[in-house]
Amino acid sequence: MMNAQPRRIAHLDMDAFYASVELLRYPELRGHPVVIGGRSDSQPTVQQDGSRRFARLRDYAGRGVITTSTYEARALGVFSGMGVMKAAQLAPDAVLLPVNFDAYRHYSRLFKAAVAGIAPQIEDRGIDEIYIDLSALPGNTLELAQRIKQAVLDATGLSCSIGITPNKLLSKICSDLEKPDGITILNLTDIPRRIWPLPVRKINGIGPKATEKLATLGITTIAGLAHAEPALLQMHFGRSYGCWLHEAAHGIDDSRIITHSEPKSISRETTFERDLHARHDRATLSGIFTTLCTRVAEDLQRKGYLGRTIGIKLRFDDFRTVTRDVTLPAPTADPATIRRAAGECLRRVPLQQKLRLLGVRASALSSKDALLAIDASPQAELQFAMNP
DNA sequence: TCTGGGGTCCTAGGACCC
DNA sequence: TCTGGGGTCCTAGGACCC
Repeated sequence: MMNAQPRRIAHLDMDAFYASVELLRYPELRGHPVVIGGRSDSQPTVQQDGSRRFARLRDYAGRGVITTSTYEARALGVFSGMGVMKAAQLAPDAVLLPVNFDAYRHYSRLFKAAVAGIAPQIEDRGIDEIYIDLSALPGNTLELAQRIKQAVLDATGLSCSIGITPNKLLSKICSDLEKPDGITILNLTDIPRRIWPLPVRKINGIGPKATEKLATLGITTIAGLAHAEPALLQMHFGRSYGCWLHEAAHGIDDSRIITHSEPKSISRETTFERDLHARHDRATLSGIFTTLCTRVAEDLQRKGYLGRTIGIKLRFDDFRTVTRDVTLPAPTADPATIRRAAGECLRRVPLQQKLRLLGVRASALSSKDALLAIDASPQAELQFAMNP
């Protein structure tokens, strides 16, 4: 291929998405530290004078983590993933709101539709972020970014941050550089100045484990990673991941925008309010287990899929996690069949220790439509004709 | 007072087939 | 004396992401 034009790939990330959606509903909280998370029982209540009374972090007791926090709460050291009880020590007066996924899904659809009106080549990356391929669009890159941000704001009242570079890897890093409400545009020659000083953790795909291992090798910045011997990386991280680390540090990423994808698995899981014992809490556990199986079945039916592999996930009180799965002769979305298969999996796990989490999953999915198409195919008719 | 819930992808070993 | 070898499916665990 003769030196093609560099692509123009955008990564758009909504700013503190869940928290910002809540602020649309409760504008009086604007400017205050607010965190989203915990159990669903911390709903605001309306007082006699019509004003709302909000739960404070200090009032919370029990399990749960922070899902999102406003920038005011982040300034106090409260970040997503943190236990609510720990967050309460740092910011006891912060307002606590339970998650409201229906609202977030609504605004997610709105912002994605607004972007699609300008640039239809979109890759979904979850509820609050997308990649956009702008390569085929005319116009100046900065103006395009400004138009997209304005369209998102008009459609939702929410701000976002955008990074635009020749590939997904760099754009993902860049959308985070000038948050909130930022635009960052760079090309490959900017990598040493803008990307290399950053910590390795900023690269999508380098998580806590790899960061720690790199630190033991004396590598903390992307520059350090870029200058590391590829052979050294491959020795410590394996051939494939070692090679990828080297390329990532040099800003190399040829991956395309994926505009359509099918789900691979559908699951439900729950962490108990207190740890449960297989024998002592048998009835409680059994009820939860059946509910999870029913939910998975409902999800499958609603989305039009059948699963052929059914699996369970258990987390013990010491956080050790085990999974078991079984592949059935035929795909299913039937709650009783799923419950039977999941029960079979459960019998293969020793249950001396207390449990904190139970999960049920369906994988090896096939879409009902595809299956019907096969059933209606001439081969199937022929088979049927021969073996009625 | 530890650590949610929904996913994806990768690795690795064993079974089984040709 | 050495001891096939590639391909696919199934299962379990782990890293990572939003």
